[in-house]
Amino acid sequence: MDLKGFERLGPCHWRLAPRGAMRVPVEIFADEALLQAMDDKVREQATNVATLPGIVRASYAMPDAHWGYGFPIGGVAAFDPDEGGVVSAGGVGFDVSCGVRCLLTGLPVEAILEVHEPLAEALFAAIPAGVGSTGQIRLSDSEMDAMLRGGARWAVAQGYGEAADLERIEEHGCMAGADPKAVSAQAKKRQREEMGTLGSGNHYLEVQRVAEIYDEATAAVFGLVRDQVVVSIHCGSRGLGHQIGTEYFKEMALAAKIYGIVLPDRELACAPITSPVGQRYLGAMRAAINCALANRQILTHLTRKVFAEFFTGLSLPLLYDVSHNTCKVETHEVDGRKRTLYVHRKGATRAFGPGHPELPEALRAVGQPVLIGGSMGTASYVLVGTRESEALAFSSACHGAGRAMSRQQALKRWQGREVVESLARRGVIVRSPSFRGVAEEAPEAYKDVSAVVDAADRAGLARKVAKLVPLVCIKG
DNA sequence: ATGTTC
Repeated sequence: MDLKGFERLGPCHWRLAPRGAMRVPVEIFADEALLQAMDDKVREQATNVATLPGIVRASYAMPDAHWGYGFPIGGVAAFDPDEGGVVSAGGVGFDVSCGVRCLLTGLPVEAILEVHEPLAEALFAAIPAGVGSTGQIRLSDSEMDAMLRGGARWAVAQGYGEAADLERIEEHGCMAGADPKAVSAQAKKRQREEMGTLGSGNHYLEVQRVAEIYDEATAAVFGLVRDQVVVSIHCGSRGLGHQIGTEYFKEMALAAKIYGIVLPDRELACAPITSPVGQRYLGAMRAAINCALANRQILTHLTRKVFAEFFTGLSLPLLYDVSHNTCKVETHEVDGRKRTLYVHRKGATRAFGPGHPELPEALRAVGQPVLIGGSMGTASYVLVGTRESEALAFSSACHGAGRAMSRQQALKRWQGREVVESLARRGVIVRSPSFRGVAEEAPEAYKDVSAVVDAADRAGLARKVAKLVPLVCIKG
């Protein structure tokens, strides 16, 4: 993008002063190279977001920001309900509560390499993956509503995982304020057979080696040890979240007109937080958050069962579970005053700093684990939230690598089979039901995740703790 | 991301 008009606030912090209809500035966190490489659309979309009613402080973009539906992916925007603030389905994203969780195995990498191929096959057999994949679970209407209200807490009560997992999940595994009545019959129908499934696109389950530690003290608190193995699961709310996003987007496009909200782009469709449709959306979105938390919890259970076949008695405790497509009610200090804000993070990870009361006791002193998924076959990172991140971007950080190339372009460039073979030569076993999906997700179709993470670290959004590299990748 | 174009 063109750097003209930006004021540089720091090595990885840029500001566009408000002009025209903008109510607040745009702030982008990136080094100069990332900003230059960033799509012009990010500037345009972040500028559009800055015009929305009730937006507070700034329209933010993270170092991995790219063109999204209305709002940029990698965008953070907070709205004040008392100042006409809005909520937007496109500002959350269609894969509601897409996120990452990380399980600790405590195993040395050698133990995995002894069973590398059979472990990959067993995980591939146990984890339903791909477009429209279905699981073993069938929910009745009342079970569906209980799941939408209870999230991972519901899943644990059904026998998927352990009660100890819950404190290692945002919202302690259960998002309050979920309203199953605000979720359409169609959305529930789409989800009926999709609990405990990975989905497709950039979703994956990876067995990873801790390849590098940047912060020994924090890594020790997190339980991350160099050359030990972890399992990361990246997925979301599947068909249900997508259906909710689609339906409420349409409703919000009408609501914006009714409430006289001027939209520079129709895709910014939104409604006042205090409006009936805004409230119903929040209830449905929170139900979708619970769906994603339950989904990742069930996948965790399936993963543990597979590992137990190879390593008797192994428990795989949960390090943490983060969501990066949400709107959450949070208290933040703005101009010296505590305010209750509706923080949209779309392709952005919540990153609470040390001492935050929401964090589990065992982690509170060091800060929240911020799990950053890389693209298939490349590195992932664990970061930790900082104190300064609250003043920078309402305690938010990046979420992953971000696409550098469209799916269409990637399909022209690579054959899925070749991508699998090339990764196998680098020691990564990839198993996927779709070679097409693998081609679309070729590592080179993504930005360099390490540059993104370094920029987040230098900007102070979160601090690097450890680097993870894959040994096995189950791809949707 | 997505019953990959209701």
